[in-house]
Amino acid sequence: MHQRFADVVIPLALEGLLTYKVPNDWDDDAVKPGSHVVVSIGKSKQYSAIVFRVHNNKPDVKNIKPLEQHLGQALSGEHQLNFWKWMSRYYMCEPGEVMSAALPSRLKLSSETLVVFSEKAKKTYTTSEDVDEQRIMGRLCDEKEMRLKELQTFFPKTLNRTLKKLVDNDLIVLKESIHEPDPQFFIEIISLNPMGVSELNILLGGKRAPVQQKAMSILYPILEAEKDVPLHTIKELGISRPTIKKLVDKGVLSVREVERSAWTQPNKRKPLYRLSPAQDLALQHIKKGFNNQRVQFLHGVTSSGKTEIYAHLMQETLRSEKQVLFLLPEIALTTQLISRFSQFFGDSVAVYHSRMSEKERSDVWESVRKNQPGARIVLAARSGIFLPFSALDLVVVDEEHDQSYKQTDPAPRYNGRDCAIVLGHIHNANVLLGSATPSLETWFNCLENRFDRTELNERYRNIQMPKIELVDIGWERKKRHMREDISLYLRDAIKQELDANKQVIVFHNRRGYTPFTQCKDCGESPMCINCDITLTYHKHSNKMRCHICGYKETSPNACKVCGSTDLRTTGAGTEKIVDQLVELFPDAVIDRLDWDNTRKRNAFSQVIETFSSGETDILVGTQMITKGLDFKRVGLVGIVNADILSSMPDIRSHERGYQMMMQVAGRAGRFDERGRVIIQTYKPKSAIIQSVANDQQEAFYHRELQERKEFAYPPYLKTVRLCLRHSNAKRTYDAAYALKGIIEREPHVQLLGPEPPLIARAKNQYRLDFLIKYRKDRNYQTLKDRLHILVRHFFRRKEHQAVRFYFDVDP
DNA sequence: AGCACGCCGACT
DNA sequence: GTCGGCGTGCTC
Repeated sequence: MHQRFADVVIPLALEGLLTYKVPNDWDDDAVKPGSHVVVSIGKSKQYSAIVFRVHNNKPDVKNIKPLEQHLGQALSGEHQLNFWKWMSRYYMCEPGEVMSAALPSRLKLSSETLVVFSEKAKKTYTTSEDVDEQRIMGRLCDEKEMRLKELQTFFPKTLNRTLKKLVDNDLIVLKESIHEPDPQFFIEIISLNPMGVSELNILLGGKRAPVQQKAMSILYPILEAEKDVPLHTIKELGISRPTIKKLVDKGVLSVREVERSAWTQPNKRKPLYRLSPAQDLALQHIKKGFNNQRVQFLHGVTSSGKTEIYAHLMQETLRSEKQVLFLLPEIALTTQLISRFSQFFGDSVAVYHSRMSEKERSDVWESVRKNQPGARIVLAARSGIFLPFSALDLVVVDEEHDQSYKQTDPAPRYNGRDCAIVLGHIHNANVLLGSATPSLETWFNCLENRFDRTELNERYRNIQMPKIELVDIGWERKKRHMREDISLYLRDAIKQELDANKQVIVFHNRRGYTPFTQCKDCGESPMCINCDITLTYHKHSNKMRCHICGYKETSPNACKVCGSTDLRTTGAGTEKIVDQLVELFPDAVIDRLDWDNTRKRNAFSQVIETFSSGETDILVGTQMITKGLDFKRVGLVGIVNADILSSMPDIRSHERGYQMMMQVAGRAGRFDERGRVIIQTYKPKSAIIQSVANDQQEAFYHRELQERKEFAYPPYLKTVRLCLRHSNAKRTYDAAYALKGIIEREPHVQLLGPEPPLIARAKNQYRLDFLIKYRKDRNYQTLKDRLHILVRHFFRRKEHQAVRFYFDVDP
């Protein structure tokens, strides 16, 4: 028998694949494409790897290492591997980068180096005069073995030297250890201990434990009805683990562990709502389109009941014991939507997103791979496209226009919506996109007859669309009717709502206190030392902070350049809007929702919960508040400054501004009566504001498409961004211009740039970008392949190889 | 991502 | 003279 070799991918940004020997004593069919193995790389590090190909061709490298361990299967098979291959090719990144993004880190294990006493040291070691050596050996003596990482934090400077000496003297041994993934998956089941209400009251001790009491008021009816409830569903209700643990300790609740596959809930699911005639018509239309194997787009205004249509489609998939992938923008994965689907589909619903714990994520991964009943419907953020589906039948991308489907920073720089469509094709599954304000791409694809569009423009219970009013900031300012950022008109409207016991949402798309501090005398602004942007003042910490690299400095009292103490702040963040509202409405309860105050795990759902419970009167927020939240008592939505939404120098800024305004407006007046939306703007006559105010969606898309066509931008063309970065400005520039000459000679490409991006330096790296435009045709991928090879080749040159580069496809 | 190798500045 | 800073290159 010939020696067999395996091409594997490792979760590192290496170029291409690495080849290892398959040990001869392994079973013939143990290693196949998709196998999960352990390999060593470099001096001694071990990583988990996925086999792409098994073959007999000895590669042309000096020493070929053997595969070290076989861990079984981690992927669902050929489909998934094909998807990875497509992704790294289409998005012009390395397969290792795809693997790195795809696998939950529990499966992406890498070894850690352990330091242990050697046999010799056990017998003969006596203390030495070297202080560091003494301390290391002392620690080892207590703890038997230690992680190298841990030691590094104690002796950051001298560790390497000392360890080397100890190894040379045979006093310690370094060994690599790798944690294998748990084969068993358990879930914790919570149930109520039998007791009366009076007993319960005693245990919860009057006023002493409000959090526990609140938790029990939510849990009691559920547990009484269902008897056994898995812990993860309780957590999704916003009750924390420590609270549960306290209640278990007090004897109110009890926990037991059950193997996940053995767990089925007594079926207590609500039947689906009856669809309205309009909804039913839409559903039939979509199903007909699915039969023709076409991508469907459901265009439904806010509150038109898209969710019910999704639910009906999901139910059919569930009946045939197949899987649904339901994608959402990350931030919309809140309790509201999860509990809505859980009502209908009970424990068939699983959730998958980046804020979950590692254990939960690998649990869902395994369940999906085995097509277990507990994860037939997966509600996921964009990373859900990487799950190992084995029987995928339906893919839904809700809010398909949302920006956050695009990953920009670490590679793979993919668009979750576009990947979902490809994934659907690979699995031969049905694909449905949904939105009230589609992306231009999707609109265009419908126009070009690539997707089928189903319209749903009847709002649930026939609620009227909100009344949209415009306030001309420039005019109001002249008349002295602006109180800082709030016009008298908006102020009065808010007052009216509050008097009627209604809630108000104030939308402002900038976080922080003020985005801009400027010296009135010389015009200087405090800048980040690593990036080319101004620092932002954060009131809570009294610090100036960089939004890119996180650099902080204490807020200055005087200008660093001219010494003037007349520092002025321009523009307003959400914090400042809150302050202004507090002054205007001292009796109102005002809360804020943005990235800065929701970094912590539960903060987001807490803000939402207090608002939907009615405790909050005014909620000030950034675009976070637009993400699919249903608030029943919102009578008014105010947009502080509509112009900053669409004035960024970016071809998508109009589209985004429009979508955002429409989404924000959709939050108003959902249940009882017609809501109001007040938009403050400097340009009330502008086309985009007019489209929103007069509800002229088609006109907006039509005009925007015209513009894209005229300036040769997507969706009429395909674009690829090529980014260069280096710590030295001249080297970046030289490389860019040398490369320009080369790419320009390529056929069928149109090259723009190099140009410094909006932020020309970040994290102390200078940046230059190219934009490459391609005609949309069958050759597109081939031309991209050529470009990739060309650029790779270019950066192998000595004089340019230090410059880093990456591609961003469909930026 | 690590980790080794190698070339320059600040100390004994 | 040496130590140790980090910039650069390689991993089958």
